Amino acid sequence: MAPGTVVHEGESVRLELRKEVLAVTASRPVTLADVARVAGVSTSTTSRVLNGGANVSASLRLRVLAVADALGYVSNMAAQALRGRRRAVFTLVPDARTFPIAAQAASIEEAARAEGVLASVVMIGRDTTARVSRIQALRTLKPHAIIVSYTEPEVATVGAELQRFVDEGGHVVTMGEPKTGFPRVCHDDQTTVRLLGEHLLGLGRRRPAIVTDHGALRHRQEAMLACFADHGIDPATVPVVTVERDSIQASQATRRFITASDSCDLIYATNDVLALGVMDALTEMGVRIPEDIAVAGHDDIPLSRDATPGLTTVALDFAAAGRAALAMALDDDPPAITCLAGRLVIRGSTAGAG
Amino acid sequence: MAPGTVVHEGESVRLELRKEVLAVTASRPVTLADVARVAGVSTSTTSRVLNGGANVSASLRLRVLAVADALGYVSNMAAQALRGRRRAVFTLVPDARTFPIAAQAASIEEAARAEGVLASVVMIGRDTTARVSRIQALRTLKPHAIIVSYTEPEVATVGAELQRFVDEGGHVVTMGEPKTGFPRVCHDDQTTVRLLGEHLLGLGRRRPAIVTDHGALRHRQEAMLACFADHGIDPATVPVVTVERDSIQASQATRRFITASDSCDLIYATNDVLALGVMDALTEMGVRIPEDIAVAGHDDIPLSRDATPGLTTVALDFAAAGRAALAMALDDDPPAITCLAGRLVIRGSTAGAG
DNA sequence: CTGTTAGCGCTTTCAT
DNA sequence: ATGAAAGCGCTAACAG
Repeated sequence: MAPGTVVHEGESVRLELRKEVLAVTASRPVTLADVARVAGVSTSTTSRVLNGGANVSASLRLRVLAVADALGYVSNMAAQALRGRRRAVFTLVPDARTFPIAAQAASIEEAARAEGVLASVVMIGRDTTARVSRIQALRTLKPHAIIVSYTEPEVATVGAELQRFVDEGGHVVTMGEPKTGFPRVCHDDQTTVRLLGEHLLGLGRRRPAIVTDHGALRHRQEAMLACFADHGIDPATVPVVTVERDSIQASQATRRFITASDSCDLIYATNDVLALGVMDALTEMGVRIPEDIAVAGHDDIPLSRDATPGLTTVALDFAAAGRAALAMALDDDPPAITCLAGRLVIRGSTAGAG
Repeated sequence: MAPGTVVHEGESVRLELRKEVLAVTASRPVTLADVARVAGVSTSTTSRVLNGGANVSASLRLRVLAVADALGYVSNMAAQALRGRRRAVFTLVPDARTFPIAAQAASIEEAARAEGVLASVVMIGRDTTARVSRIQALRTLKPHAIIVSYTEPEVATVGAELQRFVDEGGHVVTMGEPKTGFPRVCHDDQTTVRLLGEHLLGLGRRRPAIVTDHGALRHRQEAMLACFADHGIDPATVPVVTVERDSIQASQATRRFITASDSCDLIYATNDVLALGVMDALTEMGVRIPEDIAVAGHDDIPLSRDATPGLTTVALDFAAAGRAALAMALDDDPPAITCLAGRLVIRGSTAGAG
């Protein structure tokens, strides 16, 4: 009996199919051609059915789907990529060990799973050359989209590579502050920094200092200085300590800074990791928080809640950011920018300090 | 002038090449065939050169490499995968938001970069069905290896899928405790738990309790109970509180447990996340740590050092684990198991409690 | 609505 | 040592 000729006889079809199944699955992986053969149709019909099923009769559709299912067919992503089909979404991160990035990546993955697309996280380090070659390699896998989490402004080289990807038909979404020319997800730091600034100045403190790092945090520092200015504090008089994205460094820098000049009663660190480093140093130096110096951070990472005292900060919804990024990556005509609100969280590091 | 006929004339070759370069790179990505054409050799020779270069004359090798470089050739991973070549390494994680997993994944990626292989992290959730289909999809990309970080013992279904991957020529390495039948990286929890147990009992405490979760932490609990037994404490009398991998739950469970029975002066939580939840609850209840109850955890995540008091724990070298996993993934004949030592870290949550 | 056919870019026998 | 040629598994014209 030719395979696929008997299709409408219930049990016997089932049995016949089982024989075919055994014959096929014995050795190599099941291919689309196998499905086609067993279903008694052409590979094009099979392909059509498996990709949305436009222009296929219902009966064939059903038969093909049944066979594919029975054979345990899994489409070959390499072949599809080679043929130009775009499925996967790659998320590029500098380093997944930080909470905000990990939270965003996890959220992207969850959203992707819900949409049935394969999401994968690729760490690309902080070195531009390495990044470019990573992106070049990934391009050849023809992903549907590349989400760049936390670009720093090396958009010169990396951006060109991403643009080439877009020119080929790929989608790019960037996350974070710097404008990249690609659809972007960011948090409304302007508003929240100001909110935080007003809370801090509302404590009655008038001698603020800022701890920040070189990178993508600059805008928070500037927003805070602007807020200070609005409240009569000359930004030029505000000490700004710049460190290298690391709580230990923040700690050491704070120690040096406080020792050199005790002229501050308030420290804003542009992210929580830095703020915790600051608190660490102050505590060790016997400076009371918030009585002597109030401290605030930004991001609301889990440690901030558990710190002693709790760290006042701006809570960002990283999960929402991840979902937004995936949605934009899947959208053929996404908004240029999705800006998410933040939320002021007041804890012991500033509370009751008035 | 036929392309590639002039090879040893320095400047003129360079110019000629540049012309070709412009012609080629104008539009679509550069293919191996482009390189072959410009270099004036066959695609097979080009392929040979680009893959180790066996059986190719030195002069051709040089020429091909120069052309590939000049054209900015990037090999197409999809095509290579389709052809059966294995390059990438996928790391499967349940959830990259936990420190141990993130640290391992980052370390795998760093090691991979050093080896020139593309490493990518794929979150596969905790649902077996989803995991299986993820693995099936990834198999079609013909990765060189799949590293499974923190398998829970659902090796039944997932293991079969991984085995199929191995049968096709792939490599599998698992990380974590449960024996999987694949080469495995783990930490020597047996030894360190005993070390920790002796430290704890050395404080003079005799009424221990254990907080743990359902999953892959069972062996730590058992090792600790065995240690207790060796020191004259009947394991059957040791309360074991089981929670759901979450510090909040650990916190609530602890509150209930302590309220219901104040018959413990020592708590071992089988990981730090749980231990921090325990400490949180105790602190809120006004129980002094370590005076009333000493607390210890396992893993040494960053929060543990910064907690108040610092958490006594077993420090695991997750970066080393990641490196070991990658080395085993790349090794054609890897050891069945790589077991890493841990280190006892005594902090305020037990120190000076005697 | 369905089938035939021509590759996508690469590796790898098999000749030479 | 080199090249010609046959596909890997799939999709998308193009015919019917």
